[in-house]
Amino acid sequence: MSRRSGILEFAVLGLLRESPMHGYELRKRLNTSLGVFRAFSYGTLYPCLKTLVANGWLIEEPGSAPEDALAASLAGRRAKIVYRLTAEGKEHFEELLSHTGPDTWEDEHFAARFAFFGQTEREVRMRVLEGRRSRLEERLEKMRASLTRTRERLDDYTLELQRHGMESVEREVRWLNELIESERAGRDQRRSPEAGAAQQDTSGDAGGLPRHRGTTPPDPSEDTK
Amino acid sequence: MSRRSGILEFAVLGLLRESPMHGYELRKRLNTSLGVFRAFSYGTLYPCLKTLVANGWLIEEPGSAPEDALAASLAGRRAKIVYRLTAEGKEHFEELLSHTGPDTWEDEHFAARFAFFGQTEREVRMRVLEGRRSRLEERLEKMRASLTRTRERLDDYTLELQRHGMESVEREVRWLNELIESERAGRDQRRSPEAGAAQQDTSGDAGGLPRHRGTTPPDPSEDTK
DNA sequence: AATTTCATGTAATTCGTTACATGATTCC
DNA sequence: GGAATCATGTAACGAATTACATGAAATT
Repeated sequence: MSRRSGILEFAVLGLLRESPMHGYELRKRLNTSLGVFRAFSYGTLYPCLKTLVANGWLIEEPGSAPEDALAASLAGRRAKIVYRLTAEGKEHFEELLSHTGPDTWEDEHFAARFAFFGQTEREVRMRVLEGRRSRLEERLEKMRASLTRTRERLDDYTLELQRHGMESVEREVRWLNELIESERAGRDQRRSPEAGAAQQDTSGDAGGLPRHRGTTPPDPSEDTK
Repeated sequence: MSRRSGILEFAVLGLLRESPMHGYELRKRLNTSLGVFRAFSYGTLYPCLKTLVANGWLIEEPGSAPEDALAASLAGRRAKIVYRLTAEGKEHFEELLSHTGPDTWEDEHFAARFAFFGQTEREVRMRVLEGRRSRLEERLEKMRASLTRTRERLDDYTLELQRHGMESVEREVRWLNELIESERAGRDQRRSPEAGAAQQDTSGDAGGLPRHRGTTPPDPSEDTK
């Protein structure tokens, strides 16, 4: 019963675990956190929220977000509905977090999982990263095979498309390698020089993400438009 | 009427334009030519073929592919159905090829378009490549904006996901730049040394694709499994 | 005052998959 | 003679979108 999309359900629970939110904001966060990979519309989100409530994983609260203190106190106007994770919901999410299946390695599932690595145990993180990597390696083999098999009949553009596709996958594999290495390093070097004092516990080098040069120059841009 | 998926219809027509084929083979080619990006199942393909036939763009022929000469000559056994593009179908495809809309720049549409660049006029190719590029640049701006806006509240993993996503997009932009440059170069240097004699007219350097080191080592692999 | 953005929802529709059903051909 | 692969389909279902409908709040 209630075998919903998985991905959306998972992401909603994950976001709400961090803090209660109403649908509209949820959607925005959804489309930036999972970024690039997935965008959901209201027509998908709101019905999903309903069923999550029906499952007892969320409760609806009348708008009580910080800025709404005033608005909420006023009479019977349609307040924002703020969704909050219940204890059962939290438990359920915990379960989802630790479980891995064959879907986990697919593009969108993986992105969703990764987005919540901050709340995932290292053991599971490793499983997910390695699973994803071998999934991609399978894919690469298939591509290589099909390239050598059908090489002659393909025109230059198709070939170029294929080549670029393969390079993308190879690039992701390298990325995963870095991440896996970092995770391993994080496990081995217990106590890092100044861990423990920082306020964000996944920051610093304790969590062990590789350092990258910022892709974003200061760029004080106006608005998204 | 009959506003089918677009992408599948387009790809089917494009593949059949090169040579007649039956459904099973069509699907395989579909899933390698468009590669990485899209995979269709029979449940999608066969009904689509039906409607294309109904539209008069394809005709069904009893199996007459090279290897089937014998099989086809035998009595009333269920032959493979080979699909062949009609004149109307060809015309329709031609139209699709030269038309560009807002969808054209999206991931899957673009991949499909690119896969048939060999049959596309250079002018249109340029339009598609440049359209895609500016689509991606829009995307980059949004990402940058959202990064600078919400920087503080995101944990390291989410940030890393975003960073990797952005790099992927930036990489594709560079790829497009190369391609666009090649196209332009191809336009200027009219008559290349030995154009005209080769059997594949999009091969050689006339089309002007950038040279890349082979990503595929010889690797004589068994089968795709 | 008007426009934009915030905010919530529903109904119809599109796109595509999974699972099923069937059978021929080829490989071992 | 049994397994794998080739080959064609259908019906039931699933996931998500679009378009619509509604209205409050903030901005200009």
